Amino acid sequence: MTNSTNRRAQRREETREKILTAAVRVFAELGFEAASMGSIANRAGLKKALVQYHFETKLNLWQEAVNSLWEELHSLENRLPRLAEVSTRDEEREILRQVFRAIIDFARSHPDWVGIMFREASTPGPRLDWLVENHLKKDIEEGSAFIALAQSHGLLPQGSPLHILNIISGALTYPLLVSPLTKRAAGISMASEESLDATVDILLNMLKP
Amino acid sequence: MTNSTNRRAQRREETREKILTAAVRVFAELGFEAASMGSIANRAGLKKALVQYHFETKLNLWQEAVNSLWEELHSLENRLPRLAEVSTRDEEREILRQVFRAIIDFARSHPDWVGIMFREASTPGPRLDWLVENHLKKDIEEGSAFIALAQSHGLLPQGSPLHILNIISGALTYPLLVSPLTKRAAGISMASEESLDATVDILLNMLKP
DNA sequence: CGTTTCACTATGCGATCGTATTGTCAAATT
DNA sequence: AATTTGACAATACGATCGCATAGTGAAACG
Repeated sequence: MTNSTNRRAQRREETREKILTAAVRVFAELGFEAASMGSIANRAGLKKALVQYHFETKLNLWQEAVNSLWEELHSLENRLPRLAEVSTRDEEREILRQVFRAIIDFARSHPDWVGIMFREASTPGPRLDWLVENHLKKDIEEGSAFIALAQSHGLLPQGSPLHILNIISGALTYPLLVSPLTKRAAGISMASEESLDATVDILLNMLKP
Repeated sequence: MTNSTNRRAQRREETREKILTAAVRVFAELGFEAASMGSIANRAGLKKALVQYHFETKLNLWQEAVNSLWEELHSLENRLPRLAEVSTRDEEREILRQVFRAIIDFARSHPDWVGIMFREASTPGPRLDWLVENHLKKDIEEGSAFIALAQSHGLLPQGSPLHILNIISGALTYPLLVSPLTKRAAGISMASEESLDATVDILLNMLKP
């Protein structure tokens, strides 16, 4: 592979990434059906035909965009504090706080992930099937395992880990999801540092000590 | 007004309601942009032009559909157990359980409301502005007031009622929102009676006694 | 009974959708 | 230097979008 071979390949990769970045944003904001190839091309500052050249169909573009998004984020669990390495109850509670912070920080710094995730998760169909098979199944399994571990440490009550995962995800993610509403109705920005702190604090205070 | 005058008015009202019912469903499932006048007409078993005849524009149809939905549901608070009339701590905790059940039952039996609500609440724009001004502002105020009341009874921790409202709404609503995902990934139906019970139980068990 | 009203249909407009085809021109290969 | 490759653009296809206009026919009215 000469230097010149790379020149074209590099340019190709650059535009592909431009398109994928724009696609992730638009899909997250509008959902699959409402997002259009043209709007994605405009967002990337490119021509519609070029998008179709690099990613043949809209569905394929969506899949590749989702793949690149998951690849970029890798996995939330990797950043989770290690629950197994603590012992005393006080330390465990501090770990729980850090876990909540990690989840909520993740949701705030990756609104595209939240957008695509919850839009597809709430509508049955082939895209959800694909998403589950290729990404979410593993994520859910890891999340459930983490919950089970926290349960074994007495940090969370008994019950299906999947249910608890949903409850905690909802308690921490939903406020960010509807933050445009909160902003409009009460003038409060849920993505602000104070609001994030407040949300974690409140949730911790609600839990048994 | 004779009997015959009513015949036409009644038929008019019948088709209008058919259209509104279909519109609520389609808007909730697909969101505003992805929903089309044609698909709504098809869902109602009518012609597209007839939809346009009764509700001139798509935006107007959406607004009237939302109005009819809110009108049908009236208000969640009306069905909430009266928190102010209890005294002992045990009774209060039972009230809290009933409140949670009321919220989660509401979300389950009105998926259209949840769908429209969370789709619009997560995207800034003129429709969210309209929704806030005409319905959600009042709903949020009533919900916050209820949280504040629960706080004064020592049932919920201190902190912004709005934050707590979001946390509780998320914890109870999110599991139903992503139930298609849970169904696909784990084969569990979150809308089942057992799952609802489990969700409420877990959330209550997580709270301080 | 003749006339008016009105719920509803047929048809078509321009715009945009996803997709396909063909052309262009610089870079890479031989 | 001649030739092939490939990133990208121009253009067009049929379908569907929201919306507008001109009817049609039965119910309501005088």
